[in-house]
Amino acid sequence: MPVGTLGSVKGVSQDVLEDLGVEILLGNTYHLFLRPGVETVRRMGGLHRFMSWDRAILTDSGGFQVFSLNDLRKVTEDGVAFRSHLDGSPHFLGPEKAMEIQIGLGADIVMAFDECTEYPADAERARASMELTLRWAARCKNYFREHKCEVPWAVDAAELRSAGRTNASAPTRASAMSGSGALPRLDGAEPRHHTDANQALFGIVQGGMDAALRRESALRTIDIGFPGYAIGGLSVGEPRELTRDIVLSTLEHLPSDQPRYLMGVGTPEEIAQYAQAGVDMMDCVLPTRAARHGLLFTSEGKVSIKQARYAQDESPLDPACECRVCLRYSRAYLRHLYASNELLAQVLNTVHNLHFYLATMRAVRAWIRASDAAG
RNA sequence: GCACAGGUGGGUGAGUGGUUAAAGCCAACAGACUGUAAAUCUGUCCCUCUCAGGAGGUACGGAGGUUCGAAUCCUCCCCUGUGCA
Repeated sequence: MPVGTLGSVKGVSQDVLEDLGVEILLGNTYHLFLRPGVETVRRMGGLHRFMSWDRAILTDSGGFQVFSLNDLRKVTEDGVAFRSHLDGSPHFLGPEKAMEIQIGLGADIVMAFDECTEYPADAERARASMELTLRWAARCKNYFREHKCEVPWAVDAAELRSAGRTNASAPTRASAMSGSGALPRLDGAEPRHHTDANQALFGIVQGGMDAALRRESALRTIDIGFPGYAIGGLSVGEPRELTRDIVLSTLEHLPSDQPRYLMGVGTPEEIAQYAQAGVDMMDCVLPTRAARHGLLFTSEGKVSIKQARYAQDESPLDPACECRVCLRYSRAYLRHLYASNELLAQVLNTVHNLHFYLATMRAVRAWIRASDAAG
């Protein structure tokens, strides 16, 4: 899942994402809550319609932001009081509030509000954090059960149109439920993707870097019961081998017939490895951020396109890649765009990295299918 | 020709007697980036050695000079900009 924190995958437009074959995007509760605010998104017909994306969206709960905005927050039993990184204004996010926001955004998959345990954390701290996440998970589930949307993009499109977009009243669920379930697009085009699945809430496993705690967290989260489970609290500064150990051991305790989502990971090598190990979903800012910083992932390894050695390199970025960037442009041109600070550098680099990640996942799926077929 | 202003490391530009191999910014070069406060951040950036802590050399238009000590003060010269002839 490419990460589109603010309702946009930095550097690429929705039609490019569609062409790349992206099936699901990640959005972020914390950021969208601060700007433009849930009410605006609701009035614009939900996040799908607002950003004109008719494929799936998963919203992260804000738990990670609360963790990374460390010095601006205060955690209590009920949630987190924090200050906006934008203007310093005080806000509160807790299990119920995080659910309310995500339901309002209308994502297909919403994440429980968790506490992302920092690294390193001692045994006592890791347990306390895990227990808090478990209590919050139960509260999230209770609130969600009573308030979730039956159809993620619950919009009365006709009502929005007749009222004029800017004056549209709050959307209702009725017409979307009675219709195809798909979101009518502003441009009148047929939606490329359709689902009538209900909005789903996933639980998140924590437990720090302790295998026993992870196991306990997994079992107790399963006891609460969710349609999918995430492994959170990783990629927070720990050594990569430790990440792998925790992922592999935690995975064993999660039901293999439900989606298993590893949050915030990883490099192409890592996502391939984890997918083979049974992880179904992953998200990571690495492909998009690294692209904007001139780091490109290729079949021959990492390429730092800003390096002087590529100044007159006529060859494509990755000879084995079939993305439109590799088919059309030379390394020399990509380096020039980057060095010249051209916006196009970020666009092209992002397109390539996303393509590479998606191609990696397709290859892994093919491999898994083949090995399943082989028994 | 006269009168002002000014010449600093690849560029720009601080510095007007010692703590200055010379701030900051840019360029250049390298590195980092993993549920996005990230078009961000870090390092190197005169030359030569190095036991990696340092050692030596050269340097603020040029040449002299004053001084224990000069990018900084003085003299002459060269060059640039602006104004007046």
